[in-house]
Amino acid sequence: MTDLKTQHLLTLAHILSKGGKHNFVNVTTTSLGKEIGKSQQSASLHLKELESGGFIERIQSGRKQSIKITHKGFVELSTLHNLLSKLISKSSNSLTFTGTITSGMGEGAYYMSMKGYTKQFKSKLGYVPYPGTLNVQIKEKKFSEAISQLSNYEGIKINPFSDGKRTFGWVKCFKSKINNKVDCELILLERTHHDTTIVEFISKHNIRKALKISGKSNVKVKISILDNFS
Amino acid sequence: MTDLKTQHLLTLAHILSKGGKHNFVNVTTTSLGKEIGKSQQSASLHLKELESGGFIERIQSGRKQSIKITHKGFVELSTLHNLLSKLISKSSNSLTFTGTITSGMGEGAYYMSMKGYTKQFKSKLGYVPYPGTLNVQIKEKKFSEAISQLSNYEGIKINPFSDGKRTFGWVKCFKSKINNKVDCELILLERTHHDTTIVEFISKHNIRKALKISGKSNVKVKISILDNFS
DNA sequence: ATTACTAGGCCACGAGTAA
DNA sequence: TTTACTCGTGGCCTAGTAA
Repeated sequence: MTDLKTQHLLTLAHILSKGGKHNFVNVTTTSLGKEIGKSQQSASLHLKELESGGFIERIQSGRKQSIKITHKGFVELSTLHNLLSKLISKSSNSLTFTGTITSGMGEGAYYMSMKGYTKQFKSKLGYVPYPGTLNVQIKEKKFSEAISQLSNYEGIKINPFSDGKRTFGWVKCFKSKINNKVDCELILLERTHHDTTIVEFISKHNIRKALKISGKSNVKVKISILDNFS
Repeated sequence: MTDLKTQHLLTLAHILSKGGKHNFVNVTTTSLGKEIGKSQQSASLHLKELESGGFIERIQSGRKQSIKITHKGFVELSTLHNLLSKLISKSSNSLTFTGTITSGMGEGAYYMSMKGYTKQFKSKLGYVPYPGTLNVQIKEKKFSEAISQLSNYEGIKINPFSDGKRTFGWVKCFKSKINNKVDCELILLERTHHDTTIVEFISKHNIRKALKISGKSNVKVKISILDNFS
């Protein structure tokens, strides 16, 4: 038996969507072609090859035809579906990298202590952060590149607010763990989400103290990322 | 932005299986080619096109490269997964057809009263069938063709047995409803699963009486089919 | 070892058209 | 109207090869 060609995949899926799992459905090659974004001729060929491959069954009477997916054809779609299910559910939802703690104060440190933010931290993270942020410098390009893609994910969103004079941008928080020991949140600021060679963390505790380190130590960070398709 | 070409689908899925959702992973075009069943050159081209389409991100240092799926690339796979999920879960699991009740006794009628079968009917269907079977003749080819594919599904399996002299084949039962009114089971017999222009039903009740019909009446039958991938 | 260029074969596709 | 043939173009693929 021949294998299902990938170009026939959409066609087969479309027949299923027409209800052709157990019953014969009427499909014209013209309409099918339009629906799969191909020509009538291609649709005709697809059906012919799907039939000879044993993925569909056809009944032709005159110039009309009825089509039904075979068990084999359905199993083929199911197999692909199961493959994707496993890949998507089992793919790690964390990003791990190494970096060095930098001594300089983070840009966000001052802002993160503002009441407009701390109120939200308390309700959304469950704590008011220890004053000041921990900065970690990323040396390897592959890590900073990976982090720059974090902005595509929602994380825990802290909303912008205004103090009457100016507005302060949103903050996205990503649950993290440093050295497998200290819980904290990586923060992405609306203002400065361009440079990702330095990342900033907030925590309930003084992270340096909790880690029992000082100066420019290397740390390993694991970030949890949840998909909530923005 | 360009669309994901279907021939790149497997390649993208494979990168995800390597763990490239959030972290950069090392992949050589040679190994990737082997794994997707294509040449090294094709793998190289796939990566190039996936990159220019914005589905993956690459970091090349010298002759080595690291790859990561972008958010866009992951969404693409998720979208396909969701499409298949909907199709598979929402596709009707029933087969509906029309036919005519035939007066002749079914082939299976005698056998279905044997204790080796009735014991199993009692435990697996919850009842001992009314003696005799109802035969329905299928006139339209598309219906008989559809029914012939039923044998690919498991249904409720009644095991073969022996009375010491000979063995009696398995029977597959499919939960059915006639005229939207009477519950019964379509039976497929191991001996005679070739001719599908006449199908046979068993029921707890006398189906003719329950339907209040006699002679050669037309009936509408709905068969429920469960997938339990044999 | 690696990536990726070029050349050429093959196949998928669509236009035209027959039945 | 329908399906599906033939044929020409374009694109996917592999072999060979450069870097």
